[in-house]
Amino acid sequence: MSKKKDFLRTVVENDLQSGKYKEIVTRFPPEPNGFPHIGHAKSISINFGIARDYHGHCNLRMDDTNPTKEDTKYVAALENAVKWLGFDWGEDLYFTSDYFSQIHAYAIKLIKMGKAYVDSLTEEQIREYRGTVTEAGKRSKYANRTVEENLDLFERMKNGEFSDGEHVLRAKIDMSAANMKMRDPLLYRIRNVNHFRAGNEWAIYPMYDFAHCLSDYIEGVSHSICTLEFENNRDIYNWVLDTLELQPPRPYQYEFARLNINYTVMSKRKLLELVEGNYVSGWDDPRLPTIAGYKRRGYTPESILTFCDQIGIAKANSMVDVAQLEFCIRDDLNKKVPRVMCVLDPLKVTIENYEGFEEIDAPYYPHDVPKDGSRKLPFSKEIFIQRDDFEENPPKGYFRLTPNQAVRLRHAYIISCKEIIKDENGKIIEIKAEYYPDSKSGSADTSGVKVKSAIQWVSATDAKEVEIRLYDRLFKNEIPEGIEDLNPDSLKIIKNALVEPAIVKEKPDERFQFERIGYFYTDPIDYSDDTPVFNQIVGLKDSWGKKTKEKKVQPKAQAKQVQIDGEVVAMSKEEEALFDKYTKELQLNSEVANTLARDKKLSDFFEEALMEYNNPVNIANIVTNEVARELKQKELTDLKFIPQQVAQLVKMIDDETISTKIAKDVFETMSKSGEEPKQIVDSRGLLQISDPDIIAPIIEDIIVKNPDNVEKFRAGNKKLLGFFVGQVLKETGGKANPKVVNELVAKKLSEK
RNA sequence: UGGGGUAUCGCCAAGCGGUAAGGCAUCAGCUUUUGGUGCUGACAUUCGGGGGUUCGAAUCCCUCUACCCCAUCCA
Repeated sequence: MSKKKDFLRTVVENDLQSGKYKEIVTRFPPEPNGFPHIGHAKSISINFGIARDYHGHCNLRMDDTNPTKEDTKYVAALENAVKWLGFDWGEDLYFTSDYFSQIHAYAIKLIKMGKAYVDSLTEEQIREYRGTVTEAGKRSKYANRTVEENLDLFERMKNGEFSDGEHVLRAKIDMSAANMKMRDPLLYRIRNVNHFRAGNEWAIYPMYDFAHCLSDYIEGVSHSICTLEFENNRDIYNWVLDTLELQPPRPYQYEFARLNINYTVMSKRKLLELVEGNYVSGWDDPRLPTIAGYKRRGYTPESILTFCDQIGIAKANSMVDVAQLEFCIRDDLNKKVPRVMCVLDPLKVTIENYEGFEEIDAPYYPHDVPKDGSRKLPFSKEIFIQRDDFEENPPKGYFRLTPNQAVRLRHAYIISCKEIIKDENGKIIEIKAEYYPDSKSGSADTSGVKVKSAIQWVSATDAKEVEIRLYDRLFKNEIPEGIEDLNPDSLKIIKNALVEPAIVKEKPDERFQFERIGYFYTDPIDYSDDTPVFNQIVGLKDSWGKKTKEKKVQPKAQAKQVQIDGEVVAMSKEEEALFDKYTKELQLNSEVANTLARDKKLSDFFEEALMEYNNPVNIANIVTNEVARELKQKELTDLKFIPQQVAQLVKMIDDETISTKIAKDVFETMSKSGEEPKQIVDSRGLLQISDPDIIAPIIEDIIVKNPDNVEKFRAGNKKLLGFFVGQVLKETGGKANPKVVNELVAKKLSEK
């Protein structure tokens, strides 16, 4: 189980604890109209993850209510993705289309209840009648049809008697609802087409808003988790289930922010554009953020899942850095994968003083990976090294081979450069070198020669030529707009790279670390023993390469932008009069007076409380803060408590019966139960403790228990005072007089 | 513009009135026969801005600002 608890798991835990559900049931409900991408992986990880963590189960449901867009090939892709990620839906593979008759029956019920009607407006009229975000819509005249008419029409719609668009079934809710989604939402539309599963049985198909909540209910889903853009649909979700009077337990919808990653695109539309415009090789192009793409690239399911876990679940729209994903795959592969040698851009090295041939035994795994296995590395007079591992005029800090600097051939000998051979253009084509016979890798090294690094190499006669595909980010912009932002260098193919023979002969794995380069994967489609093809999964971290590349101009820390306040709405005459009275007569501070004067409910409440106990300032404070909170969603008449009770509460603070801290608790209890404040205080024993003789020992105790913090405090960390006060208050159940505690703590801490 | 959301480090993200978690990135140092890994340390006197309430505010109240979603017979 993930250690950290996100807001969804918090909800789930509460629901389990309160007994709202006996078992947690979630579902992953994609529409089979495209290939799943890493955003789906997040959803899969959430839904299946929660089910697993709380011993419930998660259904896989294809939301196939729109026959014009969906196809069975996408169903397969979705199934594969979930399976690949390691989740099992068992028997629970469902299709919304399986519920068509049940959903239809619910529609009939709604019609009979007078809550749904057949509308015969045109599409344009419906749009027009819906109104705008600021103006209310108006209801169609067809909304007045009788139940019998509606039933008849709906039946005939179902039987295919009408053409597409002639009629729709709508819920009768409210054409002037502030939530546009609630303006008589469409429930069914006519589609005289073949459905990839249901065939031609239906001429009408339910809309998302009607089908989804009912499917969830039918499946016994407890937590229906979707993305943020469905927030407005939640009202319909609840309306349908409530109106149909479906018995609990029933599902509730929760929303989280969908995943965005920089330098790529995630929308189905844009992905489709890339595939269909042949900007990539297909849905499984290794540069794509599709599950199929990551799979082909060589990402492990574990790394994707870890990533999903790391980024967390929240409601803020965000853009995750690809670096986070790259970290996950590197971290995973680092622990798993054999290290081998590959030369991308070969430079010939002839070791003049070496004769013959040998096979060097080299372990597949470095000292810090606890895995066994090794292979034979052929070594001979002629080898190839990576071209950039030699520099005739090395920059400062260069560790590799130079005319004056020896280097170790990984797992083999140390060599030094004797001569540089160039062609007529001055390009280096060969290095003549010498090796130190005593320097053989491992305990055999008695040469005493010190080198700064070890480089990879392959023996010229034994190396295998392979194709390497190097991938870079698909887009050059962090937030790409469209194909114009494509990175022209996102794919680099190296046809004649050289690898050591064991990789192809022994095939110790399908993923490798090519030492000092990166992690690579045998392409599952194009790889053959004759023409091996490797995809770069991700490069190794390269602090040297980064250092040598353009020293990026660090964007200067921008001066904090000054935020200009917008204009505040002016007060009405009455409000102004009230404001004047409050500030002048009652001596309230202007901020408090302002809130009070502008809110009729609050000022009424305030004035009434004032009649009970005349302390305007303190009552005003509690009214503008605590009461205001309660009144945010409610009317005065819905309150469980009355102004007089608040007045009494203030009175108790004033005569120091209780502290302001306790007063908050009392207020909360009172607002929930309507109990008298005095009674709450009495029955729970909340009287304030102000006696230093009682408080002092508690402070002593806490000081003894927290020597570290005492030290920090004495070293100057003054905000720790709050920590100690908090501890004392915790110890006394909040009853200690905080003013006294503050004084005492400060005194005790400065002593000694 | 009405309604619904969201703002905590360069990027994610905990936190729910009492010491601003963690990860990525970055920067140092140590280790290293991968300029990899590992280890150690540094990295938010401050939580979108401004006020208020409180002994004490990222957390409660007021207010302003920015961004996202909603006017498909898509999901």
